[in-house]
Amino acid sequence: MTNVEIAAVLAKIADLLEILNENPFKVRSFRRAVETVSGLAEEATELVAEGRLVGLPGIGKSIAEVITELVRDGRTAHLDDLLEKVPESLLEMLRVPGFGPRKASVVYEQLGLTTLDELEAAARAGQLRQLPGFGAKTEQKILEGIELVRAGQDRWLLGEALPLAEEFVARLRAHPEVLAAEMGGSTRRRRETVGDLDLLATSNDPAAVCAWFAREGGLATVEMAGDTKVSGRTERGLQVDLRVVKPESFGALVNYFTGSKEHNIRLRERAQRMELTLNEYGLYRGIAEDKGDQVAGENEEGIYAALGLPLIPPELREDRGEIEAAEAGRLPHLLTDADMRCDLHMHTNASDGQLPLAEMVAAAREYGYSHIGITDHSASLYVANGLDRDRLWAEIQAIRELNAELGDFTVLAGIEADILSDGTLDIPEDLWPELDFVIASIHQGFSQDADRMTARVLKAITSDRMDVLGHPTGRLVLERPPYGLHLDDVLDAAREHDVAMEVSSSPHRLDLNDAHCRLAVERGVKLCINTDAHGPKELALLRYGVMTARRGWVEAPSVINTWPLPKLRQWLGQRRRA
DNA sequence: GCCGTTTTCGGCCCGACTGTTTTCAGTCG
Repeated sequence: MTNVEIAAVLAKIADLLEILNENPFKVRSFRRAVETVSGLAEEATELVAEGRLVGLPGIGKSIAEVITELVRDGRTAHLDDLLEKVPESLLEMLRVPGFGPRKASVVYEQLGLTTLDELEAAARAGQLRQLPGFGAKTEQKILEGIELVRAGQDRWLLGEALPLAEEFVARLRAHPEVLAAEMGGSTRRRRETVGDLDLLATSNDPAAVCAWFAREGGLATVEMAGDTKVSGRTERGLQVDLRVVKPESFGALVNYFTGSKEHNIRLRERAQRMELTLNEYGLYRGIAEDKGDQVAGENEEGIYAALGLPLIPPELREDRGEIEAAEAGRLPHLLTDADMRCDLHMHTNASDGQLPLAEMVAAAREYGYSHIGITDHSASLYVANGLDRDRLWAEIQAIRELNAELGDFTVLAGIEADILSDGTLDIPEDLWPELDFVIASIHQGFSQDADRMTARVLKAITSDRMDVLGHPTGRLVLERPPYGLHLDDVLDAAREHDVAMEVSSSPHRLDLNDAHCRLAVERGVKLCINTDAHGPKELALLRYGVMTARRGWVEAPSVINTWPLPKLRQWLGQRRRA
């Protein structure tokens, strides 16, 4: 059973416990475990085998037993018992905004409703308004909510949401009454998908800013426009919430809305132990009703400082050990965009790219790199017009000629070689010494089982003819799960043979993902962050790979793109001299 | 169910909004 499947079961248990009105702290425990398992880079199967489950954040004896059962039998008695009391189909109702576990419990107990369809029918028939705690308005909101669920637009790619958020923030900052503006939520934490945009601003006249934003802030529809809050949707239906507060609370607001929720809870618990209270308006002396003077709140640094912590970068705020690290002064010095000296994976129209070599190189040069790598597809990828031996040799020579003209900019001659079904690399033997580097990727035979897929990749790595494993897990965000691969084994081999793992920066890929980046670096494996650009516009996407690596606690030295060219050449040369 | 710089038992974050309500439960972030 995969970690994703285990996390789904734990989430299901949490939902069912909530519907059954169980102890809320028990529910919270399961939710915490969902986060922990989702963030695991290692397979839970391995942790179970080695007895390392207990002790992970939020995983005690009971939940460890549930996970062990799942790994061993593919099912758990805990879930089975709950499903005897509540039908599973009831859970789909929880996706309806404003419709939570208590209401689900009521419609099930009193009307016997078990599915979204039945809920919709009952709402249309006016049957819900007679239930306790329900009214005509609730009924109407439920119908609207079901519509949204059916439309299916609840998660957006970071690559779609972030540019929109940046535009909104820029527009806010340009307004004369706005003193400062920032984005919050999972967009600011750079999660790979986001549900909505949170925009935060400060002004001495919040009402004026809200009124202006509702009118001409760029929303297609406005659902609510108050003196401190505006919410609506963009043309494509993405939910946007703006909140505006006075300056003394801005840092607290940004901190609060940046989350994650679990990180916030940890901060508030910490505040409480220090006899302070943290809320979205500030950090105050005293606790609960006795809270007094504001200690901090104008900016985030001040809040963290008052809690005895350095500022924690938003990308790390997931309660994955960042508070402990901050406390111990061991926060990572995260990789930045400015550290990136090159992009080592891009295509020209020799294979399936848009531009000829010289134009693609010119486009990449605009990004201020000192060097880049050109990596067209290898011969076996017919659909992408992969290069056969003669065309590859021609490209290598063209790159050499180009370098002679370029002066202080260098183009490395690479290839994106297919890892064939039997694990051999699709590279003409006599041209391997002529290539500066090799990215090897899987493009076909996705359906092989995990053992075969792993054996295939291990054979490629141990051939010592490749430098980087391209988009290692093959997943597409929101579209396609990763192919089965025992990543632990792959990482071990990669360290031994000094092969880097690619972080493919396309918002559709982000492969490796954040948790895998963290595991790879912890295992001593190097990363290579690339765009895999097929045209000039995609060259701009490198920052998404950097964001993913930052979420994986990655520091610049682990990323070969940050090395000066001589160091990179030396590393690549070791394999070739061996 | 988890967890420990007062704890192996007794705590467990904080506030706003909404709708249904004459004082509050449910939902959300």
